[in-house]
Amino acid sequence: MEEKVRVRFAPSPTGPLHIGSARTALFNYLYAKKNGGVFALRFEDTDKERSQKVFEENILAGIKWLRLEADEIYYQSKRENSYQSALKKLTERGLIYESDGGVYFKIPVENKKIIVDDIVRGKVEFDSKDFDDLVLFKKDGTPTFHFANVVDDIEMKITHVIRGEDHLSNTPKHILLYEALDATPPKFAHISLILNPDRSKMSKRSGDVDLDEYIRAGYLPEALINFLVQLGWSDPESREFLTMSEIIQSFDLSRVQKGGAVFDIKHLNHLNHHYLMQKSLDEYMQLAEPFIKQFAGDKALLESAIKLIQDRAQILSDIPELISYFFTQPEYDTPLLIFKKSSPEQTSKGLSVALKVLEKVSPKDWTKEKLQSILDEAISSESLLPGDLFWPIRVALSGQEGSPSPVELLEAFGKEESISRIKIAINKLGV
RNA sequence: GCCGCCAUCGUCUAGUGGUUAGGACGCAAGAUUCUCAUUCUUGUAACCGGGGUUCGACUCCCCGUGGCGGUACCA
Repeated sequence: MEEKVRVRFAPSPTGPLHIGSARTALFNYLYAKKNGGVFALRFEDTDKERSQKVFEENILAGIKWLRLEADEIYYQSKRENSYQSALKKLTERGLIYESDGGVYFKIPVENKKIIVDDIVRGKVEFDSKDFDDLVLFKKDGTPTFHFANVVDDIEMKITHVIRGEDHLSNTPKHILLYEALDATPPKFAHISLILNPDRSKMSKRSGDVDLDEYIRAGYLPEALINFLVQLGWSDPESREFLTMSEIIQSFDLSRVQKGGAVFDIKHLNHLNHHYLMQKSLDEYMQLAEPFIKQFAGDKALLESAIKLIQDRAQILSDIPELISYFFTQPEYDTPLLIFKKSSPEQTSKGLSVALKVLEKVSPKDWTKEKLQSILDEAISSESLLPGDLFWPIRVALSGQEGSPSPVELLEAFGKEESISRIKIAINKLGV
């Protein structure tokens, strides 16, 4: 009979959820869901000095934000009895000794080969002579990671241990512990690490490493999920954007990459941009809300502004900069008003012509379609080039080299504000 | 130092003895256009080195090199 798959994500709450840990959690979650198993979360909070409640909350929040719900939650700090009784068992077998207040596990002295049969790496061989005796209990009476980890995985009937490659060298010691406790070791899968651009282990030095920071910058969970899962795993159908359920369906540990993967923020941005563009205006407004509090006021204007810049923002925190000129008269240098193929005279003429025709437009005709045809007409009747008129209107309204089209801006700003900004531009040109 | 893992375009990767080595990001060019963004098209660029095995190696083996991890009373 096939036993039910049970996996766990076992962070220590000594810091905020790291992006690499988030990926480990994701791989565990995917494996569990793929196999109809259980995904457990276990806080390895045996280090009393460094473990903190806020970090537990941070990790819980991060997991939830990523939509990786845990089926069971455990705290090692509440499982003291289990470690004590496991210790008793080992003591009875004469495998334990005390030294300097600590409790040690004797590593067999004969050259014993230990094979780690890893799902992603195959059989890896170690020799017990290369290991020192293992501390099981620290002198403060708390169990070490190695011991608590193994005891818990046995009691929680964990069938697959999916964790970072940094644990591969620990695994043979753990296997010795399993054997000493008469337990069959679980299957192991050590996944490679996420790397800095210089291929060193991903760290604070070269960018953000806390999931938090990505949430605050305005990344979407679906973008992060796709990005993280494809850092080491690839879809057999080579799809670039997958839903969680598509990932679960296709996920397979045998397709995970052995080598480390560089964290490429540009790729993440690309994915995020894709998902951001797919949002409806309502959804987008809702997502943007925390990032645009300073623009609360004219709700209609805010909505038009957001609508016009939706395909430009790669992350939600790009938004304020992209829409600020909607709410305040922009600063810009006068020469920017002149299109590269135009002249000050032609530009001045273009703006005056625009001002003249726009002033005559009735409120009900103030739509981008109508405005477009009105301005097109003005250009041909005055023998102007498009760049003599559209470019300076756009700059007059936005102050930017790149922005949505002039008629979209005119529509969004409304007649009064548009005319006011065009007048300011005409004055700047000073003709 | 010792032990272990890893190695395809700049980056993420496909590839499991015979391919014009494919895709995506990035970058570049073009189309559209007043601009930027979007979209579409095209281009750019890789099998770490050396030995084997084989009729034939990116693919299998060995050595080297490089990167990374472990070697804690952190996890």
